[in-house]
Amino acid sequence: MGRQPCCDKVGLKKGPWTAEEDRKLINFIITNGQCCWRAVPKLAGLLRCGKSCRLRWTNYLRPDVKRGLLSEYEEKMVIDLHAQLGNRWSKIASHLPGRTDNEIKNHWNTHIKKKLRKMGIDPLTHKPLPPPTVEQPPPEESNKVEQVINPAAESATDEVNEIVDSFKFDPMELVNNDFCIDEIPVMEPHEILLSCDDSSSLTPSSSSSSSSSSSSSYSPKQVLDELHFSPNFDDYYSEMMMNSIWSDDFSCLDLLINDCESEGKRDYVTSVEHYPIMVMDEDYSWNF
DNA sequence: AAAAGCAACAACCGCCAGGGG
DNA sequence: CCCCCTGGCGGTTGTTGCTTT
Repeated sequence: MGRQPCCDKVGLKKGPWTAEEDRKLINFIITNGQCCWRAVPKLAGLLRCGKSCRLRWTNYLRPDVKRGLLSEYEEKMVIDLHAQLGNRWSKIASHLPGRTDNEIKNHWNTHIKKKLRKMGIDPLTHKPLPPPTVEQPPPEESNKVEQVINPAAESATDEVNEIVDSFKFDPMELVNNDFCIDEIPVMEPHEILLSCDDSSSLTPSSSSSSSSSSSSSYSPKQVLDELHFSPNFDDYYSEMMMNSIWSDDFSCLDLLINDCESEGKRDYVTSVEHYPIMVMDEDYSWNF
């Protein structure tokens, strides 16, 4: 007896998502929030499996998802976290705000793995790779390789160990900068985004999150100021536009912002006050 | 210029854990 | 306690674009 499919797959579309499908999914989640994923495709008018919708949203469409290559610093973090956690990509991703498990997993498989191997480090164990031998031992013997006494191999191992140590991410580096991965809260969208209501107060989500914040309530403007967003918000926004799905299809944004369906010519405003502030309230429903 | 090979990454698949009935 | 449903996770595949021959 086979397992029941997650949904009725008859007539369901597979493969890359189109801009139109993205728009439908975004619109649905913006208006209804994240609810039962199984129901989402039906309600949003998509011929997709709920699972596929969830994946598309969490890995690609979510507004807080960070696009682009991992920075050197993020890469270091991934390597160190992988050494501690193994292939628990979601756990690793939770330490890297804006990065998804899928993205990290892909990056690991395509970039980091190779990099480590090149450096003579086993990406699985984070230990030095055994020196290449002319004859590969049979599989059942391979576990004993490290026990073989070979002076040349030992010195090579020492050398590699040094490389491993130098490459190893040292959390103390962060501590010295008042920053440590253990202190990174797993950010939820409602913790990142701002309330539309200027009168509402935002309290820092945790005492460890910012030592510079002495006041206990903020207006969105203050928060932006503190984050240094406001002076360059246009730049920030356009960068976001360049790095996100919006750059591929401005019509999506247009639909979301202006709800216009007509004009042949698009007139994109660039000033921040023309953009609606996106907010997510406690129950994760988006509002403009 | 075309074909083959390779790299990157989006998306799919199957399994598992947790919660509710 | 068991069963079912759902969401989440990790491994794998498929597609696309770029580079090399």
